[in-house]
Amino acid sequence: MGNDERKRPTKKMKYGGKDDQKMKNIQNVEDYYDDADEDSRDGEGEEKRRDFTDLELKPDHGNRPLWACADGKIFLETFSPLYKQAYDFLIAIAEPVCRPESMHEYNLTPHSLYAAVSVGLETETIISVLNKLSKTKLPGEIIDFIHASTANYGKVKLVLKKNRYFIESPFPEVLKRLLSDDVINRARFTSEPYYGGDGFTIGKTSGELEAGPGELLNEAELAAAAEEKETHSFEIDPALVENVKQRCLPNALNYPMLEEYDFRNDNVNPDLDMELKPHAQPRPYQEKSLSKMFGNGRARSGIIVLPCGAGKSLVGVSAAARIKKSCLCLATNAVSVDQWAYQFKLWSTIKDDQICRFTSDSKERFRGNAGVVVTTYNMIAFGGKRSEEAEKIIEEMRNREWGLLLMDEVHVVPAHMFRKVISITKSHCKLGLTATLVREDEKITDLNFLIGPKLYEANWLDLVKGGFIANVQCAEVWCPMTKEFFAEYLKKENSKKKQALYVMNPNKFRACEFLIRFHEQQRGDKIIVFADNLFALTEYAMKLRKPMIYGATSHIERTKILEAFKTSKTVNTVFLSKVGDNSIDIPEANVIIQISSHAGSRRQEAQRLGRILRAKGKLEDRMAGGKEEYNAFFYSLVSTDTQEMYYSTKRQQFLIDQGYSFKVITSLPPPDAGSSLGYHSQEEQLSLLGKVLNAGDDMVGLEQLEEDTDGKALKTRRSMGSMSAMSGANGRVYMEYNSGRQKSGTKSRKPKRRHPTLKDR
DNA sequence: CAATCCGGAA
DNA sequence: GTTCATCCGGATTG
Repeated sequence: MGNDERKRPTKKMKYGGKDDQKMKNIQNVEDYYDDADEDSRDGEGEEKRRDFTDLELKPDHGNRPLWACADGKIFLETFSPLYKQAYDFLIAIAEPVCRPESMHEYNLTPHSLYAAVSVGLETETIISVLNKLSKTKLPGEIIDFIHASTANYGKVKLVLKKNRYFIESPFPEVLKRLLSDDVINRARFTSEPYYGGDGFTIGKTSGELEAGPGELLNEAELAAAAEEKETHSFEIDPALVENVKQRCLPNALNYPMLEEYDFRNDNVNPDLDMELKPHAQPRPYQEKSLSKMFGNGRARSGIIVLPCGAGKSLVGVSAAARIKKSCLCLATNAVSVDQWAYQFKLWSTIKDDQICRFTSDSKERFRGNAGVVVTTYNMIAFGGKRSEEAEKIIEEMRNREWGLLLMDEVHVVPAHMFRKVISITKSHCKLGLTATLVREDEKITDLNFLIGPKLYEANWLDLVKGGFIANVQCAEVWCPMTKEFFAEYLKKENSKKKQALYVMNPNKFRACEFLIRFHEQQRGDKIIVFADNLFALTEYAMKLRKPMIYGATSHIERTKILEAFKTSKTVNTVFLSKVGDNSIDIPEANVIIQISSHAGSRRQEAQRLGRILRAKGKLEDRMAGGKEEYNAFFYSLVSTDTQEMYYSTKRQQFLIDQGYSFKVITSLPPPDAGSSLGYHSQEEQLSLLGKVLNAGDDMVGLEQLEEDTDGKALKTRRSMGSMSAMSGANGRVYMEYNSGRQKSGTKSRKPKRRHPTLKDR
């Protein structure tokens, strides 16, 4: 058997299909290895690490579920009886790379091992369990790597006491080594009085609590834990905490700091009276997330990854209810703030006057010493001038020690925003929640030191099998370009104009109309159509006479449309722009049609899929007749032979990695449905083409539009008006862009709202 | 006073 | 580098 043959399984997983993205991942991961193992950089090293001939296959390898390669790659057979245990273990020690149905691929990295150690696993446990599960004897390289990556872990802690930050360790020599680093030395507060010969403050701290995940601690153990141990510490500048943490990471000094909050022994911060209500029964994976966080009786900082619709808020509220100290909950927008406040009241016994919202139009304050504040990232990080009221509240928040900082949608917030938020607020424990821990800019590793390691990540397909989230059929619909559109597409240089052409491809429109009709009429489904491109959004929505929501749609109107979508039998489709990607909650929807999207954004794709993951019906209902049925549908409409094909492959990668497969549909609409759909005649198509080409050109400003008395502009207005009447949404669909407030004669005044197709000059 | 709009920010 | 969506605070209505 030649070399090529032997490495085939690896190559297949690694390079199969989606080359670019995969290569990128590999590149990043191997950057870590470069630190640990310089000579592995060249091609020959790579070949060696992929050569498995020396690995000794165990006699009972059939009963063991995984392969571990010398380069840190691990492959897991999902059909093994040991799958569940192996999955829980691997997710704790390694990064999942790709999780299709029968075989998962994972990577061991310094970060993932850091996460493993911080949830309480020890080096030797990691090695021995890995060895037990492995079909072969573990390669020496892996063992060395695990040793090297974990040797220094857990020796240094970051502790917050009375609004001051301390670096703490039982080993004074470790602190000395840290201080020999410039960054850390500069962060040290030297005003602090010196104690002892080494200049460190010596104090007492309670010992470690030893308890496995999920085990309850009894009184005896608590007493044992109270036994005091000597620690050494020095204080650092709160403003430089983040730099220090980063300096300690595996790719630098390699003494990653653990952040744990011994909340049971915190007598300084006042307790908050809140319990989970009896009906708040966490599901197994929610329980598991929490046990990773509270495994040793303290609260660990980190990130929990659960798909949308899987019940992240119960995890967040449960965490707050266990810590029972003041909690600051951050969300991305005002709607989420309301939802979180509602979730806290829904799942916990917290009193109404202990929970408050802090936004521009709601400045509540809690009574007593402790409470929960729900607000937006923006509100905390806001740099501009604040109202007097807001200033007071912010000042209060700055001075408070928060037991828990709960951060929703942790992936969407820019890293610099986190820095600001984290430096403004002092919290003992930070919990980040997210559905999609990917970012195209790959800055996601920043979260590792800004918040903490990933504590748990659920496998989407497992949740589907458990009936906790919907079973989604994903399909990519290939729409051939019409001759005329394609000819123009080839002519254009400008990628914006190219985009306009492939998004407005009449065949795509027809496929979209067909799908809407099919799902509305044949299955009685509720449909969301996503279009990133506002021109396409308005054109499609108007032509199909469906309500739409985009940025300029007022709050009132959004609520109206969504309410109609939820309750009315006649409104079954709604068009959404990017507004729909995050946090708009539409549990009723179970079909998504994408007509345009942000080039190559895996996160957007996953986020959109997430909109329809809320499980519809119980597992038993879905399994009726012995075979599992799809109860949700995700269509991505793509114009063939255009750039869109390339982007869509890229976009799907995240979902593919989660184990979803995309079916390709090539003949929509079916020929017999053809004539009843829009843009059937060539004449109509050409008129659309004209419109698209026109729209790309310099567009008229609204003022011109208002004063124009001829033709086109006014026609647009009229059609918008009539559209409103037909929307069925019981109200206007489009924001009126001029309600007649414009002062007569003041031509210089800007219009209040513009039609989205009208660009600013 | 509440509802809504606008500018600036990031 | 651009576009879109969002937020806050303050101004402007009725």
